Amino acid sequence: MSTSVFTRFAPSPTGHLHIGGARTALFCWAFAKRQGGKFILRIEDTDAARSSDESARGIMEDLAWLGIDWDEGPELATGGRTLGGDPRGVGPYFQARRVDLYNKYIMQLVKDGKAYPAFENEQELDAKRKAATAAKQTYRYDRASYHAIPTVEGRLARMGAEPHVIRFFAPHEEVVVHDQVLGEVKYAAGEMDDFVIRKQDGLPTYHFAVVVDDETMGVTHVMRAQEHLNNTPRHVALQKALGFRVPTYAHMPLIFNMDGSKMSKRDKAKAARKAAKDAIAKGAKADTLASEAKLDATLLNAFLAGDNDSLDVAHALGTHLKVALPEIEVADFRENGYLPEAITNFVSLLGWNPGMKTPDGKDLEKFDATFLAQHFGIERIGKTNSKFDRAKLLSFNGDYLAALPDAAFVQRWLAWLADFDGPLHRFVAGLSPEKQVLLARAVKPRAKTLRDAAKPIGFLRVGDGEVALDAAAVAKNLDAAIALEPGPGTTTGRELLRGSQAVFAGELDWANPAALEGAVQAFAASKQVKLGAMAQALRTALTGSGVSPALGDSLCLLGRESVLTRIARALA
RNA sequence: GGCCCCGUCGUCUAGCCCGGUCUAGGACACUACCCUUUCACGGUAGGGACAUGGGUUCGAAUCCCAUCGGGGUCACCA
Repeated sequence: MSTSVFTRFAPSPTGHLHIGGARTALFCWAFAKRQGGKFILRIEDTDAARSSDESARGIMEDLAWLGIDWDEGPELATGGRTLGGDPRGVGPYFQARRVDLYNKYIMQLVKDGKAYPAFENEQELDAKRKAATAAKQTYRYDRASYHAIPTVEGRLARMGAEPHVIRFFAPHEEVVVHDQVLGEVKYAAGEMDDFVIRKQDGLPTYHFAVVVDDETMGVTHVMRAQEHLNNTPRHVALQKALGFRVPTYAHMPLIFNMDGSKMSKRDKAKAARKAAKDAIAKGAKADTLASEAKLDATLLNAFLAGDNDSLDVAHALGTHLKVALPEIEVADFRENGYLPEAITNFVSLLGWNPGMKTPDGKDLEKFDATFLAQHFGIERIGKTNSKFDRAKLLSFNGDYLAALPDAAFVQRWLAWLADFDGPLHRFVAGLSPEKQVLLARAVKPRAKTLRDAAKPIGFLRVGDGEVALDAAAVAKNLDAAIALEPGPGTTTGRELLRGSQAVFAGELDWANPAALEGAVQAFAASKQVKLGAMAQALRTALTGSGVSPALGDSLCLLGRESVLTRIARALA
């Protein structure tokens, strides 16, 4: 087992961690673990305008939440331990703090004549690009600045005097990328143009920073999404020019929405915009919408017009209009009550597969991160793009939820509620441990997410006087005739309910669901009706709807007072 | 448009490298039935795919070519 494997995940801190990025990070992590190597986190913040420290921190927290721990990188204290660090002294891990290093190599290239300053401004280049497009030709930088100053000395001199960018002098030769997933990918000589390696603001471009960092940090395996495939020849050419090693590359397939579009943060804005427009079409006023959602009216109007895709506006609208925005970022999934183990498991299956069978001969699909870390290999990464099927994720999440022991479920539910549903958290936290377990039993098989968990127990949270009796349920379960068995004769749910009041008012063990149910059963038998009829009448009275968790659990959770009050009210 | 990648059920995929064991397997979703005091859970069953056309071969999902289709990328973003 080699200890020389180093992988890295290198997000740019311009927002939360994207679900696709989570998969990339997970695979890099798993590969390093499997190989006995190290996983590095590096923050690519060379876009000064769009990067932020809050985003970097958010991404780190998202990774930590998913259980993707980095061995090296920015430090983050979480859950009593510290992730990251710089044991080899190859940091810092924020690119913006490595500018001197980049400049050293850039100067080397310039002095070697392998890179040169260029002085065109963006407008000039834009015009040339447009002209090329109009002429149906592929635009390539024409090396005007290179030819204008033939000597290194001349270039150095002018660099000191004028704003400029640095371009790499692309060698005229074929570049072959040996990709571990895709095989040999060849790029003909002349395909590459003289791309920019240092921007006018003095910061390196992505291409340059990546190459320098991967070399200086000793990265051996670069695993990233296929959208970077066409960047790879540039990186290889740069490595060659700088005398660097070429890491092993593996480009993984992309993940899309079910409709084939890119999974983008904009999807959230789109969904929110549509919901708002629908509401307005139905008569809502934009101004009142703005004030109700606590949004600035002009900001909202700009958003509705499509002038911006503000996530803040989108979230505010989503919350206010009660529409679910599509989950795109890890934080969205977390907020909607997904379990990290369900997410990592599901996402592992997008473009990878263990290729193993379960004991009963089915394909192995359910596994944890430890399993991944023991079995992940590049050989089994697929080549085809996939679509993100939330229905399957939901199913996985439901399975993971159901598999949690009651106590563990309660614990994790409480933790989630503390972050995302204060009122329900107070309610659940205020219950006895016994009742919390009952709640877990009621909720686990019925919820696909922690957010869903509120639904089956909604009836517990309405006041006894506020239970909304569903007309259809009342007709069916309280008013319709119920045949006695043995017959002849009929009764109604309403009559049964009336009779049951004495039972509930009497001596019962209200802490014991089975005893409660037994009492109901005995009562039903005494009245010559099936338990089912009795149960439905009770459900209607207790919940208003004829749908509830197991009868004994529901009665126990509600307690004597509430049961009696609700029955009396249904009878009134 | 140039360049690059890809193409097995609706979706994720196994199988493909090393052709026969594939009347193509699993999972999610869907449908039906069973279980059942409701809703769920669970169980059983069912429909559902090798993009198309040519080769090669006794034999092709598996190898080759073409076509068609999908995607990525062409920034002083990463």
